[in-house]
Amino acid sequence: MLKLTRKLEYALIALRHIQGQATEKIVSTKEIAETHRIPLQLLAKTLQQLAKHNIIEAIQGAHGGYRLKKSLDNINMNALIQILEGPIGIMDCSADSNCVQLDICNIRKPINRVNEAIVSMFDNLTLADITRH
Amino acid sequence: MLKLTRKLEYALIALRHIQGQATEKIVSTKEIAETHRIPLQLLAKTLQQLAKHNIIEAIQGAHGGYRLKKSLDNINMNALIQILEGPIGIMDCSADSNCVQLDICNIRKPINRVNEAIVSMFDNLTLADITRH
DNA sequence: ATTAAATACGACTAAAATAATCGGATATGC
DNA sequence: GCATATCCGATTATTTTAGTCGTATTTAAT
Repeated sequence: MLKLTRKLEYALIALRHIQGQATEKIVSTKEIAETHRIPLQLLAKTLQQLAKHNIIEAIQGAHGGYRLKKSLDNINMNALIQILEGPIGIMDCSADSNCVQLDICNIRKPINRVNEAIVSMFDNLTLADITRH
Repeated sequence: MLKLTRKLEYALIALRHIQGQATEKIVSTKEIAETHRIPLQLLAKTLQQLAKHNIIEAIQGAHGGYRLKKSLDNINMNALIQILEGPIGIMDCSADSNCVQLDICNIRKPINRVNEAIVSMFDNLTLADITRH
C-alpha cells in the first residue's frame, strides 16, 4: 500500500550511480546492476524507458551504455513516475475512472484533493534532490 | 503504485456514512454495504478492525451495528492507515528492512525523507477533513 | 425456547499488480 | 567475425490485494 515500485527504485539508484561518475563516462547496465545487485534485464528495460524519454542517452554497441542527457535538476520526481508508471492515482477514481461506485461515492472529492497534494509534492522534488543527498 | 487499498476506501466511505446519520443511530454493515455497493463481508471485517481500535463502537445482536466512538476531528488519516494497513513505507527500506541492498543502497536517505513527508501529510489530515467535504 | 438478524473471526480462494526471466534482434568496437 | 552492448516483445513467477466461506456468538422479538 502506497508503495513505489522496484522499477522506480532501480531508476533512482541508476541515475544516482550515473551522476556519480565522470561527466562523459559511459556507464553500462551491467556495471550498475552488479554494483547495486539489481536484476540485469529489469534494469535494462527500465533504462531503455528513460532513454526513450530523453533523460539519459543510450550509446549502442560494444563499450556502449548510458550517460545523462538532462541535468537532474531539471527533472522532477513526478515526471519520472509518469514515464515509468503513468499518472499517480491513489485510488482508481483518481486517475482514469470506471469505478463501480461512480456517483454513489461519498469520498471522491476529498480523495482527489489528497491525490493532488501528493502529485504536487512530487512535482516539487527534483531528481537532483534525491540523487545528491 | 502509490495506491491506497480498497479496505481503506471502504473504511472512509463507511465512516462518512455513519457520520451522516443521526448521532445515536446504530448503522448496520448491511446498510452501508448496500448503499455504497461494497462487498458485505469485506466491509464487515474492516469495521471490526475499526471497532477493535475504538474508532467506532459495535453493538451486537439483532438491530446491532456501529456508531462513532470518537469525533473524526480527533483521528488523523495516518492513524487509520496504521490500523488497517500498518505503517506507511513507500519502499521496503522505509518501514521494516530486510532489503538485499542494505549499505549498497545509494538512495535510502532521500527516500526516507520522502516517506516522512507523506506520513506527515497524512498526520495533518483528520478524518473529518475527508468525511465532511 | 426458538428464530432472525446482527457482529466476530479464522481460513481459504481468486484476481490483479508487480517483478523477473527468456529469446531473439540490432548495433559497434576490436 | 566475435564479444559486448542496447533494444524489445512475450512469457512466467511472485507477491499483494480483494473477496468469499463457514462457523460461532450475541441479542431483540415473538
